[in-house]
Amino acid sequence: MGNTRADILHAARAILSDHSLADLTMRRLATEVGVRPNALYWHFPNKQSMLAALADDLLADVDTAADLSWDDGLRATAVGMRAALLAVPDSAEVVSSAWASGLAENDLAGRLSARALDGGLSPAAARGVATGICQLTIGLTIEEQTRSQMERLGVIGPSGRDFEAEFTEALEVILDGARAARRAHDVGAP
Amino acid sequence: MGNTRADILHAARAILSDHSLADLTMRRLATEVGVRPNALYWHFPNKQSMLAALADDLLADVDTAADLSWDDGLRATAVGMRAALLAVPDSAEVVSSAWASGLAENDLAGRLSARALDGGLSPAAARGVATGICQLTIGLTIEEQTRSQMERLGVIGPSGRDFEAEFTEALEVILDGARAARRAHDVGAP
DNA sequence: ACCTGAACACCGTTCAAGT
DNA sequence: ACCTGAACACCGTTCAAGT
Repeated sequence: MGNTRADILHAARAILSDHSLADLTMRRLATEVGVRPNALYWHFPNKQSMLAALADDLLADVDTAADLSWDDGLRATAVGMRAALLAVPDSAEVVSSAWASGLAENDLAGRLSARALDGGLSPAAARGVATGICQLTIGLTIEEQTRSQMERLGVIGPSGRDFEAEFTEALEVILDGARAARRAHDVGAP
Repeated sequence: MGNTRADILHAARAILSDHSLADLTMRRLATEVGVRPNALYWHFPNKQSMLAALADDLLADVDTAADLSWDDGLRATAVGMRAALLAVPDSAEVVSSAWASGLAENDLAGRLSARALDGGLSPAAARGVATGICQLTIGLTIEEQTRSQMERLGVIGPSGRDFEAEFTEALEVILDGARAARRAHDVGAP
């Protein structure tokens, strides 16, 4: 009795950390919180909303590194986002569906886009970089976390893939593209 | 009696087309095929494998446009992949989890990477472009299809986002980056 | 080779009611 | 404001058995 949204989200994060997304059911979450399943529906209208709140929670501490140059700032944000996701198993999947549902509040893509705009990119290119970075980070981390979950369960062997390298390589291609777009947009400007 | 894998996959695709991924349950799929749920487990070891086979099916006709220049070929492949996904509701989500599970056979990322390598990029850059293109296409299409599914159900209003523009903008940034990486790699070569 | 019957151990969600 | 009891309408999967 007397649970808050934050208590529930904390328990949800613990289930991901100690088990997996498959184990993050409303029934199990309720048990963990010490309540009956239906009690959760006083705090959240449905599971999807709970997951969206969790997604915001998971990315709450990712900042856009305003102290760096625009391109280093973009890179640092991407790296920070990836680190935040890797810290909690299956969190990338949670963020992906939260963003897709439109229920998430933390608009990292928007903030990345604003940062790129500040750096001198055209609005179109700025949005393009932000989109590319977000989709890359989430998508690749989903793959990595799904694999390690399956390895942990012994259902599949190690993939031999170097996700860190794949991430860095793709990120640098996007940043190269961003710089090229800036040069094209900047002709004649200071 | 006498159903083949292809019959089942065809029925699965029809469920996506006419309803949604939420409706694509093994029980419903069985009903559609005219069989009891457990009969499906003669054809597939589990639901995940069935979805992986469906994912391969959905992307079977995407080719890497070998008649075009390397960068136009990459663009055409990405556009073709997106078109194939948009043709079937929720298919991007299916492909995403199939790729993450490692059960998919169609290695589009590998083929894109080979194409970029042929075009004169370094192995690292080639893999980076392929990764960026695949994650962008899948991730953004997941968002688009999830939204349109939610709009169809009336649970959410139109987002006002222009996914086509977001896709093109991000894709061009990646291709700009690929060309920049090629120039850097090509110094002194023909 | 391909399917059924029957069961196991679960889900998310709703609604009226309690305190 | 926050929770319980009881129920509804589902899931994926397994196993022995049928033809």
